[in-house]
Amino acid sequence: MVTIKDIARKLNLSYSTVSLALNSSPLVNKDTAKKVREAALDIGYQPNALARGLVLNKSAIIGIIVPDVTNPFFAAVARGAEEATVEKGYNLLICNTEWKTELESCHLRLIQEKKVDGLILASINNKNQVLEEIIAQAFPLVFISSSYPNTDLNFVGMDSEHGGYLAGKHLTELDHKKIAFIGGKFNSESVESRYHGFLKALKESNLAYDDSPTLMGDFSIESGYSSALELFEQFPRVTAAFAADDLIAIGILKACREKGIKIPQDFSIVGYDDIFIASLPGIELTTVFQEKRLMGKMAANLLLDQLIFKKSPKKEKKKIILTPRLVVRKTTGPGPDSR
Amino acid sequence: MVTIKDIARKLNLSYSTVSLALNSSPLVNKDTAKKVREAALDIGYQPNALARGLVLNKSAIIGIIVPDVTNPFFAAVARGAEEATVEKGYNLLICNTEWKTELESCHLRLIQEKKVDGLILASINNKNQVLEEIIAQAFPLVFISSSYPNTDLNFVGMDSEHGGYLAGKHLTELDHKKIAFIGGKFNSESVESRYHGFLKALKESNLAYDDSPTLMGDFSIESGYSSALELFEQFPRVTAAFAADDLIAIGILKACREKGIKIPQDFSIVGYDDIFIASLPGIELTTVFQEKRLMGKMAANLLLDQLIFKKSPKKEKKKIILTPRLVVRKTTGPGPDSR
DNA sequence: ACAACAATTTCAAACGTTTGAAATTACAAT
DNA sequence: ATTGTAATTTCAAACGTTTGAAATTGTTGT
Repeated sequence: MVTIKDIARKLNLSYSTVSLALNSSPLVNKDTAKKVREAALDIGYQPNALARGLVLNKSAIIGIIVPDVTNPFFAAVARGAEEATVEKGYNLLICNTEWKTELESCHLRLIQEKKVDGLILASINNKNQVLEEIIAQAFPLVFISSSYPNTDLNFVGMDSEHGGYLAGKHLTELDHKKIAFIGGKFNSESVESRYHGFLKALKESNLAYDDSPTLMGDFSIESGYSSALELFEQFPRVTAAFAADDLIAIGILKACREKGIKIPQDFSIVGYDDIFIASLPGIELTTVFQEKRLMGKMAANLLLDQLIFKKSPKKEKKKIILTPRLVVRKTTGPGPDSR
Repeated sequence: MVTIKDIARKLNLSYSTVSLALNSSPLVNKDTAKKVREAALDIGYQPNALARGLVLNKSAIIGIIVPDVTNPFFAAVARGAEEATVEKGYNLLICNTEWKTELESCHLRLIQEKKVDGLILASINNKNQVLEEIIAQAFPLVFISSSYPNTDLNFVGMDSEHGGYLAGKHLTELDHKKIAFIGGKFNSESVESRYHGFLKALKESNLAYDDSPTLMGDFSIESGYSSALELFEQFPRVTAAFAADDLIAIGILKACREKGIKIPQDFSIVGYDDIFIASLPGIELTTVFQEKRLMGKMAANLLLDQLIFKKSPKKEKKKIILTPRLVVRKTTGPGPDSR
């Protein structure tokens, strides 16, 4: 391995000078600096980030924890985050929790040992001992998409309650009277808010809670599919559903197709996230749009800003909340009474 | 930061002993070892991977370079890789190249400085100076999905030529006579092989090359869409298309829907990869199945095996090649002569 | 010729581990 | 008591950087 000392030896300089030169310190003579850079290139020098990290106590790596990159929503978020990190010379370490608190803890541990400089958490919100510890020690964190209960923390997300409201309103305006909510069972702030917004819209058109059955599964197509089957079985009079995310919505769509339920004539569906699949021909889901990639990017930038200017002890955490919007496509239509 | 020395101080031991104990060396007395572990837990010791990495010259991080995690194919590959890496206490650093050689080089540099222990490359195959260097210095690498030209390297992928052949055969067996190939413009071994396999099938049914126009774009829905429009314009007699990946196929699907071209009655499409979208209601793409997640997992395991048993200088590189299979869904039907 | 000062370079310690070699301790065999 | 040996612990160097303090060199004004 070729090190700073090799350059020093070759040029008959101390390695301090070489180090200084490579970091373009104003202290070192321009000519020497140039010579050093040339020599470095010449003998193929590559800085050792481990050594540098050890003394500077940072790794130039930031971590992101998501439930599953295979889910287009999180893929987009991660992509945005990576985009922002590389721009600043950082790298992105990615972890999948599979929605399991246990795996989340495990990753949190591992990743902290790796001395990542900060962490983006797009993850579940169960109580997590390890996470509590990390918060307690004021480790640089930003929560994304779903915030963490009652704490003053960095957060970038979208107004979930409003999103849920938009979905509910859309459905009630179409004159649906019995509307189901099909959610994920996880204790996630963002999903709960979506649900509350949704209920708010129902109340505004004087629909009682009993008119909207709630089924809980997870955030997958399969879960949406089986929830839908259960729904049709148990609540045949329901005419519309609001799904906690697009994958669930697609699962419902699948169930409808299979059961010969016509969409949107017989049944309306609105999803959440507007993953790219939602706009595909044959899917064309009505859904609530979220800025996935942008959220990832903003989260990373927020983190990096705090890391880079960490000298100023501005401890105030930031919350960035964007506004979602409804995208009406082809899975919603008028309710039974208005046709 | 609490270090090994703090434990040593507390227990009145040398820090060698502590280090040994924490690495469960058989040298140290069982009782002391236990005490050390307890103390470590007690004062919340966390090993510093940077320091360890510096002396051991490894980081317990492996890198993966993909064009775009947002593409479900690569998301699945990355997921598989991550699964395998965490199992062994490693972490996964992810980089997106956006299909650009320049970005690939940049990442390659950055990631090497980070001292990742190995690298999985699911990337483009243009000539890349930096990559050549890395190969030259025998850095632990495994290519995935698409191999690198004429070199003896680790590789895990699927038999692309056979995959292409399956697609072509399917279409010719359905009696299509004019079949287009819609590919990505990138010099990727795997795509070229798919094309060759496809041509082989055509030749077997005595179709000339001229009967199969070839359009090149990139591997996206948008590109598939515009290629399809161009195809319909320029080669109206074509009755089927083989797309280099599912996203392209979906783009073609979209163009057909828009143009009122009935599928599979008027036009047949076969995709490649079998990303999860391919099986969705309303899409139901006939496609060539690839083991995405498994490939990622195998690639990571191959790499890790070589890293962990690197003492034995077995320099022989491995090639793992799986066999793809055709999944017939609803986007292919009989050609015009047989209906 | 020398002081004063600036520009440039070097020294040496530090970051937190690991590990071969050396030292210490304990204990059994003589 | 002495030796030999095994078990356990400690020493000290090393990994490749960065950086405050000290040292050296060069320049200018007197």
